[in-house]
Amino acid sequence: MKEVRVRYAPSPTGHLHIGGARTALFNYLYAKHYNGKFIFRLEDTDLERNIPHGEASQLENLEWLGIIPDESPVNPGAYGPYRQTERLDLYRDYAKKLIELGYAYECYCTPEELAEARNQQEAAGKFSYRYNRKCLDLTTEQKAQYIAEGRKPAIRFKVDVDKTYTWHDIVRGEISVPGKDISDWVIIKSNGIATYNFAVVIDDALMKISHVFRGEEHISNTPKQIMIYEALNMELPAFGHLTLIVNEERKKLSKRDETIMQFISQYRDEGYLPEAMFNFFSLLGWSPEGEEEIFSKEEIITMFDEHRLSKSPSMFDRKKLFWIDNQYIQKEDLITISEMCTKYLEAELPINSKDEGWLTKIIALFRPQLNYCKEIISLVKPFFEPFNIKDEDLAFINELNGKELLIAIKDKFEKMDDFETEIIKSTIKETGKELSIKGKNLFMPIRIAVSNEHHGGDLPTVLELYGKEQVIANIEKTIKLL
RNA sequence: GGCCUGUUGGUGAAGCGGUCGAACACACAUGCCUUUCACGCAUGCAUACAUGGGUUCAAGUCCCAUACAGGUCACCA
Repeated sequence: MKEVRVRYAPSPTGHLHIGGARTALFNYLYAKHYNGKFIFRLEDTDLERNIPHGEASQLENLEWLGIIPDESPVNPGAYGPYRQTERLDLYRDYAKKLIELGYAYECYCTPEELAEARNQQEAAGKFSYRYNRKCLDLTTEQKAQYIAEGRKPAIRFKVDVDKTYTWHDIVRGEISVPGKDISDWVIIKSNGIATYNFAVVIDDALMKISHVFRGEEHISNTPKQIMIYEALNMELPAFGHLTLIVNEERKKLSKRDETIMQFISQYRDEGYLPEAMFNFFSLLGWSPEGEEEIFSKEEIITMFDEHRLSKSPSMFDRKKLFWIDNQYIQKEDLITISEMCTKYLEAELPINSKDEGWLTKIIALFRPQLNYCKEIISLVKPFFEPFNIKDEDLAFINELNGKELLIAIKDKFEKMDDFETEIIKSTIKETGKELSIKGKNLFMPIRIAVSNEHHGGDLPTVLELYGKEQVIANIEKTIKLL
């Protein structure tokens, strides 16, 4: 069997976003499943839209996710260069060849003329524009005349209107588009730079790309690309068009959408684990056989089957991401999680007043409920807030007849030397027994009095973390207000 | 508007003509556990195959139409 070579080819116009990451991921999975190569190529022919560090940023975020290219601009293989702007001459050579073969022709129309033609067609009630082929049969004299006027030609591909372009899409089955629906399109712009649809084909062919998985928006580009392969007598890759990702309102994910975080770097900043993201993305438009949903990267690679790629749009389900990331946070070793969480805490809270043991304990306490590491901040924050109990909570404590309990427990706490979880626990137990209070009635008043919160983790541990002094002070304040 | 797609419960998603009286997961609810919080476990949940026609002994599964949603129609990628 032919070597599997797939690629992810972003344009460096922004950072890696969700859609790109997912496309890259499926290409990567396919490559690794079939022991092939995953290639990273830069499509940077639109000079104006390129942003500085776009390439590095794409690569970095990809690698963070665990998607490591076998060949890339910074780690070239035998098929370089891997940036389109470094391959410009190549495209020109092939374009020239297409002209010689009669598949393409020079077009001297100016943008103004084209706009004019388009307006006319629109005025005539046509929605889709077709180039009028004004330059199709230019004589050498006419060309010379245009050049004398200072015009620079673009090169257009001459579409065979009698042909139908058909391919078997790996995810969608057979798709065909008649040539008559496609206008003669530009392959080389008048500035001498190849257009995307032309450059991809040359690159994919020369880089021996065997399979192309990309977004659904490329379906309509595919016939154009097929024309080039056929004209140049190059071997066609197999195509597979992935579904779009939609947001929780079922709308296509546009880069401006603010309902969900768009960029991988944002997830990284919020402390999601890369393995969890990898797992989550693999489930966006694909499903494994069987009933499990949590898998390691290696397991996903082994199980990956392109025939199980979905045809209908996949929704970015934030809650599911929470759940998956939470699962990975439990699996990851505590030290790693501690380090990540500590980083967030240091940035937001005055935790240097606490020792390392305190930190480890509090992180271990909250780990089971963490959806992503940055969440630790809101969980730990109450420990640093000044005492501030709400009236309704005071009323609630009264309702539970908590005053007597608080007085008793404060007294016991004061007498304790070693303010430690196990002892605190037995003290609470003992007090409960003496006053015959149990369950919620026993724990809630203490919790609210000390932390002013209804939630927060195992109470004895929480109390230890507050420390004896603070606990007693807060209970005292509460009693006074009751 | 042309062309190209898609449409299964609140959400993701299985399902490739009979085993579908439709899995599984998330969410939600209830119960158990821990005298609290959370985790975990168990159970339940929803009157889900867009609509209408075919084809067939048999259709979520094939065909056609309609509706809705999306993609695309550039000297952007």
